[in-house]
Amino acid sequence: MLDRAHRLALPTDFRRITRRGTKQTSSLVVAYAIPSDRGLSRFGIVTSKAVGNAPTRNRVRRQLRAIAWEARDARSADIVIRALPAAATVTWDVLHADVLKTLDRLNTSA
RNA sequence: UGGGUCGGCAAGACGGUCGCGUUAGUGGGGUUUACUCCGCUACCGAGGAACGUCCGGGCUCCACAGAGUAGGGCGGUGGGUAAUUCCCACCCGGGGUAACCCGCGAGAACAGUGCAACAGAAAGUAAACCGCCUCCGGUUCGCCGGCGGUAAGGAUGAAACGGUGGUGUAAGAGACCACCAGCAGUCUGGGUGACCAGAUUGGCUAGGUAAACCUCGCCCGGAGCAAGGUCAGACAGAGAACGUUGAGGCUACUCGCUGAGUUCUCGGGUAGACCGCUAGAGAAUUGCGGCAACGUAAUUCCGAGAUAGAUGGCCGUCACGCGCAAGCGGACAGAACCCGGCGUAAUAGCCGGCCCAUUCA
Repeated sequence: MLDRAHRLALPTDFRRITRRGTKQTSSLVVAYAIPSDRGLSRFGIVTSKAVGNAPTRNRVRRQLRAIAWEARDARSADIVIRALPAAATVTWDVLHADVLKTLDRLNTSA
């Protein structure tokens, strides 16, 4: 789970990052990032209705937040993770490995 | 024991580890207050449907929400409730051996208009396809044609203008008679009432459909927590039209009320914080009233309130179900102002009442 310092809250931030940030896609998620000078990462999670019904979306969002918490200090950037429908169908281990790998690719390309 | 029917309960438990939100306490930072940020500790932190948003209310603003029309909703009777289209009891009709279940239950479709596929002669002020019968004409003596009468018989249909038996007749018909069914009126008795039971009179018979228009009775003002309010902050205004002889608003329209701005074009800006925000038509137990829904009194209890949106992620153990076993599985689904209903979704179980059948005593 993420504390307030590691969270994105403003709609304007989400718009800014998804439009202008660098983008990496896997079969499960899409990640956007813009470097920042805060010395830590701020995360925002997007789970649309395409992912599933409310309990399913909640579960996916909580899993993604747990993964983001592990990666919270790996880099200095504002990151938005958007879940794709396939993310609701895989196990924790698969999702965990896939998201960390996608974030790493983001890091190297940025 | 088997089958059925009605109702209730519950929505796995425990632990480890890493986290989040509200509140309270505490420490520190932003020079002080206010406010805010970061630590630490403690408590609490999704549902029976939180869902759909289909009804009914509370609450807020519009005039402490007023009149009429339009429009919409409801429809056995009595009761319950803040209120309802909900709930309870009863009545009527239908189904079931029974427990029990079902009915969108107003108008005897006696105000009017309409509708009824297919079949059938005909789907309603009746009507003659076959059949039956009198009379007239013709005849090859088999019958044929015509004017009429006839709803007893045939045939169609979900439904064809009562049923059975008789009198009657050319053949027939409630044309007439008896009994039965049904309808209408009156009276008596019971019930708060829907209605029920009985008696009597009448004319002999009236089809279905109002989840078709319609008629009758009752109910409904509008918009919704993005309601509504407070604070902070930003920018930049210009032009045109209408207006106290009434702009605009309140409602779809008329009245009525209010009383100074409104609309359009071009250009620019904000979409932040706080209140509303959870103790309420509240829950449990017991007593009393009531067949019940429910009411009432006493005692006890109450602890989500988020806002890119907390209430969790990962791992393990034990129960549970399935499988010989390794093992696999645990539904439907997540608060967003709050209640009362309805409807829908779903599954591994547990408990109880009643009915029928069977066995034993």
